[in-house]
Amino acid sequence: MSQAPTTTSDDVPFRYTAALAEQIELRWQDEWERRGTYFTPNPSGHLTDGEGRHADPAARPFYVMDMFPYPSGAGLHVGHPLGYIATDVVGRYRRMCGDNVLHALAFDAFGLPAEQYAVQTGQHPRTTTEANIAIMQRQLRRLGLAHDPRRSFATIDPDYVRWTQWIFLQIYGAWYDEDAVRADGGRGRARPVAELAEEYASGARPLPADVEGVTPGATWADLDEATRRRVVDSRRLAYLSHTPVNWAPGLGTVLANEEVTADGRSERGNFPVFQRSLRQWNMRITAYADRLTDDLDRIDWPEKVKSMQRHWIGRSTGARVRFAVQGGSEVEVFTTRPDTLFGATFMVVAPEHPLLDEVPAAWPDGTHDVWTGGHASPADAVTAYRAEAAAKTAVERQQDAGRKTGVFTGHLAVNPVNGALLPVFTADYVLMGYGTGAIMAVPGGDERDFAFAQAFELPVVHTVDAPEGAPEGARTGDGVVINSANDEIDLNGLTVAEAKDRVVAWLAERGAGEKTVTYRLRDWLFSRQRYWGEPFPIVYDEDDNPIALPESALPVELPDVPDFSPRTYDPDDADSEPEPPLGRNEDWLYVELDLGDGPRRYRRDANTMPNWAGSCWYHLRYLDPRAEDAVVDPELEQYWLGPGHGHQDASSVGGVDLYVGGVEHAVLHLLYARFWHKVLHDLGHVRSAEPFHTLFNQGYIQAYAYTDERGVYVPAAEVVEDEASPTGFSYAGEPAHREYGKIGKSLKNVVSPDEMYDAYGADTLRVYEMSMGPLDLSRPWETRAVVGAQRFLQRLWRNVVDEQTGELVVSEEAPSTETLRLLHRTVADVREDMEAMRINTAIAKLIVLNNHLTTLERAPRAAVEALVTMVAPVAPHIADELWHRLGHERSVVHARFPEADPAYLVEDTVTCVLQVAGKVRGRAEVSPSVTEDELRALALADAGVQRALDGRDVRTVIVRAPKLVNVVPA
RNA sequence: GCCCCCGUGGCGGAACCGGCAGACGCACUCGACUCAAAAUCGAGCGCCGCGAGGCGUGAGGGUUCGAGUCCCUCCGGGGGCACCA
Repeated sequence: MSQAPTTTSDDVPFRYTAALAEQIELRWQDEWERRGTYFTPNPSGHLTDGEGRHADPAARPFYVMDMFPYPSGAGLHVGHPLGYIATDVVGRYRRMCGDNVLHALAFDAFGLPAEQYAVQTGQHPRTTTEANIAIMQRQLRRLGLAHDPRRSFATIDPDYVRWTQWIFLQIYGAWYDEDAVRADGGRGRARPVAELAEEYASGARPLPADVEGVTPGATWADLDEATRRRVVDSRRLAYLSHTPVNWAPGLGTVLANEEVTADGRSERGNFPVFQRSLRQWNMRITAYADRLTDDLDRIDWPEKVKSMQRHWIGRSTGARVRFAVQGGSEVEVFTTRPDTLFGATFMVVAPEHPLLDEVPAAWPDGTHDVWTGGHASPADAVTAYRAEAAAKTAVERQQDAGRKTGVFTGHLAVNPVNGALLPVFTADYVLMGYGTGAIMAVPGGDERDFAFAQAFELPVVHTVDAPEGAPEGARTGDGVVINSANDEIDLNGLTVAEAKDRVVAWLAERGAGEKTVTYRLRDWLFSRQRYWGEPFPIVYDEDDNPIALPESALPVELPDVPDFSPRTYDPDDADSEPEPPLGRNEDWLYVELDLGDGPRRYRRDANTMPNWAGSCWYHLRYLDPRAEDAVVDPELEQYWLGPGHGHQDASSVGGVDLYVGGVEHAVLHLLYARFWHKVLHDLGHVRSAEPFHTLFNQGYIQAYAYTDERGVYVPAAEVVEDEASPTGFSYAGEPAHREYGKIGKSLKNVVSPDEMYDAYGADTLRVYEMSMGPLDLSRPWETRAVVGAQRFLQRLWRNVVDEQTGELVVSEEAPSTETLRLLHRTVADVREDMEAMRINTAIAKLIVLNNHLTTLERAPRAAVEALVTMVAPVAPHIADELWHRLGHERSVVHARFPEADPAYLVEDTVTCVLQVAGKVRGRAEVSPSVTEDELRALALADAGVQRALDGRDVRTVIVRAPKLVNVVPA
């Protein structure tokens, strides 16, 4: 292994230069591959370690995972590997602490960019995607990541797609039983739909009333085949429905709510999005709203991500209240403030609300002119307003937020608490998609209602007391209830919370309302009109009924089509229709199958699944990417993910021990994956209740970019600091303006890892990226600072190897007490830092130790070996090389991380700080066991203390032995 | 508008429980080595001051023997949500 380097610095053949680093790194990468060094053994099955053994029962499993990459054609920049290096360091550290570490990297390879790239180049997306994966794998291999190569896969692999489709069928084949008791004692879980049909058939469960063809009092036996099917289909967790969906004509596809930005545009491509009613696949994620919220308390995630998920799910506790409408109908509202019911002075329904399908023929008495919008009849006014609202794009709605428009509908509703007649308006500030699409408006208690009341000259009644001189507007805070009493109920004098309970109880008694919970979360729109995604394992019969394909028909593979791109339209053409590319291959689209009742012709579903599908369950696939018998082997799942596995305590929900990735997936991937995992949990496929137990959001590496006078980006690498330039920087002699932000080709500030490998080597890049700052912080890339990391490794190298001869220079003598003290202090501190993922400060302490060894004539072997093992997680190549040169046969990967000897952690003297009035005036070397009295005397006798006291009396002396004394003058 | 996070040398950052502010690295300055340069090694490096010393963690106030750390107000930066009843 230790042949002479071929490339050397002029006169120092064994100096740790970029050339030598490269040689060492490539050699060890090959060696690791040859030996299967990073093969992670499972407790059973075909995956063993590099020496053919199953997992050591004494080793605790530790599962570390990265958010897997999307293999784009652009290649990596130095910002990309940050998280991968961090997980690698943690994984290597845990391995050296004796854990069985699972760490691998797959590829998230379906999706729009690959499809668009394929369209541009005229190549099949599979061809371009696989080529990109190969490039990325090469770039990542050069980093020396300790991944088990046997566990890599891509979401586009047919045997992965097969299981993605299988999971879809599980979800399709399940319904949510709100009453079923779970293992954890809670209520509600998914069950197979076959059991639902049995319960309907036996009469154990009443038939739903909201399905077409189910008449009141009907039994299962009364229903025809088509109705039975509709009943069951209406309860599935994956279901087809005609619902308003987000249609982006410019993209040619529909999108999930999570993929639409707040201003009503597509997250990808920034195209306008329109609401269209289309028949699409949906996933009943709303059934899990409560559990998705509650279980956030049981996982170790950044509070920021938890709060984003909580907010996205938007659980809100309040009441439903029913108002009779004159003319016989009824309108139900949702409110979080039932205590303000006496302050309701009008009502508002969304423009899409069914109450508006019929309106009174003429304006009732008492109609204000401003309410009618100048229309002659309610029908005219409502029709006009509905049309106006429907034509509004989401962007316009967004811009109009705050400005209140609306029109009176002619309807009058009766306030159940006081019989007051309330005019019913329609206005687009009330959304059909939330609550019941109707509100009771309380301008005295709600700012939006107040603004509407101002615009439409409606009365304001306050129901919460306010101090003298309080403004006229809505009182949204807590307070004492006023103006709220009728013959049967008196809320006056109560707090808001008390009044809520009281009025809800009263409403419930009279059947006019009840306490309820509502959510902001909507079901997940799950079909896309794209080519490059998983096809649905669904066919349709001649009546257009969906039929699940049997497992034996999986995977349903993508057909070749003449053109991969979805049909796109003018981005503003709201009336266009989605047209999926898969529909272009009729040979594939129509298929003859025998699904139990003889060969018949079926039509396949031409949609594909969204990009998120593959990332919902890849954490299960790493356990055994070749598993064929089950989505995941239960034994492996319990071992790597199960509740109470490895480092987790027995009451844990289970899940990946450390999941690292950017915060941008806070409500997309991370919510969807939790949902799928919970369905699989309910159906008995996994014991863990959550996929990711601990989540860590790494920051981003950013960079400076520079523009010239015209605002055009200039190559950042060629910009120099220049005092003569008014901006402080110049490019080609001209002033350059500096900005700070993303790394990107268009910004001309990309630094690729390959450049760093060439100039410094992978270990230096790793040390630099890990030492730049705390992992969760974004920080600027600075190429000129990388040399600091290289100097550290060079000094480490020189402490072991003679630069001229290549011979070992370590001393075989025992280290001095001073060295041992520093060594053990360093070991203790580095362990603590590593456990807390403070890799930056761990490196700082390793540098201190290394610098100390540098000052010695010869570094003692015992200290050097400990240092090399501690450096190994961060700089694995140089560590293995030095370890080998120090005479070890097995890789340092298998060495144990050093443990601190407590005997060397106690100092025999401590520096005690002597303060006067909190300011340091002196220091004293004292024994750690010094008494308070001794310290007090010592401090008062100190010259610096006396000088600072300047003759003043001493009021008191605070002693914190042995570190600090504070003398407080009078 | 609401919610959350963050403001420390020229720069990235450290200070974990309220107890020596500025670990470690970059840049910079000086010195050694060298014909010279690079590399390397050594010393210095918050600000003001010749000095003793004074002042310093966005600003102001508070709590405390003692505050970068806790509390209040404000300023600045970043992020999330945004007519969600």
